[in-house]
Amino acid sequence: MTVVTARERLLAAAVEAFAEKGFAATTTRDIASRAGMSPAAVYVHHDSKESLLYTVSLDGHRHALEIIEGAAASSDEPVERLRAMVRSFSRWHADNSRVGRIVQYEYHALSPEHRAEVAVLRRRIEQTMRDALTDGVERGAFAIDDVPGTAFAVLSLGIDLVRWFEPGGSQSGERLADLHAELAVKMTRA
Amino acid sequence: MTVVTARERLLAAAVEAFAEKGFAATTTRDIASRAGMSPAAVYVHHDSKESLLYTVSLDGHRHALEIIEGAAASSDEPVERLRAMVRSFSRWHADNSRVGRIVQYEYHALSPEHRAEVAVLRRRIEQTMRDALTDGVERGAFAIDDVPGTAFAVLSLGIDLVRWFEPGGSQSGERLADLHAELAVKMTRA
DNA sequence: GTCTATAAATTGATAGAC
DNA sequence: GTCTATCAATTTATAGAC
Repeated sequence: MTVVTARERLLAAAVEAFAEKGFAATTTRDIASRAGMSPAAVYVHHDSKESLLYTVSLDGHRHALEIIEGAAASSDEPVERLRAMVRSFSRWHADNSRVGRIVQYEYHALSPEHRAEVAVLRRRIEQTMRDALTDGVERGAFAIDDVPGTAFAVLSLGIDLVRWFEPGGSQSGERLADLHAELAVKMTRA
Repeated sequence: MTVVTARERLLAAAVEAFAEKGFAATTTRDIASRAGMSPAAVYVHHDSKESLLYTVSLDGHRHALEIIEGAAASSDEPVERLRAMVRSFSRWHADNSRVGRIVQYEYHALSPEHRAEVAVLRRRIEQTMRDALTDGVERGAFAIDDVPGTAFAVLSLGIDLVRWFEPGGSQSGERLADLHAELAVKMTRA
């Protein structure tokens, strides 16, 4: 049996509220009531509203990085590797679109220190994609003029989906991720 | 000579503030001070903070739609037409990245009535892209399995750029738009 | 159409009892 | 670790003089 602690309920409530209304428009009262506790109880677990955001954002960034690095290591063949990277990155954003929205859109709401910490993970995600593209070009599998620009473009497919994707909606995250993977291959193929 | 009215200064200040901090985190005092007027003077021109957002957002949506419809009408040849549509759509987002950020990220902050009004323009943008792709498929110029998904994907390139693009930064909006246009052609080519 | 002053409500966070 | 009660600051918006 799974024990859901108050701390976990609080984080889940924060994800729900931040994803729905955005960080600035969310009140600590709103989060507390979604978690079924009083406004004051929030501060037993977190020093501030920003600390809640930081926890959600850092965890989300770590997962996204883990997903894309895992896919990068899954194959040594450039086309297959790119397919896996884009598919899993887009799939993660579809399956976790609320956390994804917080990761992508509430980055600026982090404190300068927390933003700097998270920025390291973001750069690693981008670098992982650039490395995969560069390797594919060197091995003749890809024809790419602008590697950094193309890396941003293929990541954009997954990132931008959190803007409109509804979990449990008519669109399947799996099919969307497969589409993005094929589009990325077409964008880069020699 | 160009006469800059207080009303225009106010709108420019709102664009600056909303793009920088987001709608919810922007105070009417901040907008007023950027426009060089007192907090009370804002309400001479707009009933509410949301009314300022609505004005900026509606105008931005109208421009984006105008841009993509203009490009759609610029050529009858599917590949050339798609190239023009993606190039001008991405270029508009790069050249107007602050308004673009408000258009794309503050949609949820509009009142239900204003959101419904703007939604019509958003659907027309998406439909314009789907129509261009469908026509290209029918005429044998494109090979596309999922037209709606691919339409979203090519539009995503321009939309997601507002998340990180800095006007006056090292990246040229023109080159970025050219890249996106070429990537879109590769994504769809038969 | 601009100002100063302020109302009315809401906010993030804390105090102190249990 | 949770609550009730509340502080102190800030917010959107308005009143009324000029």
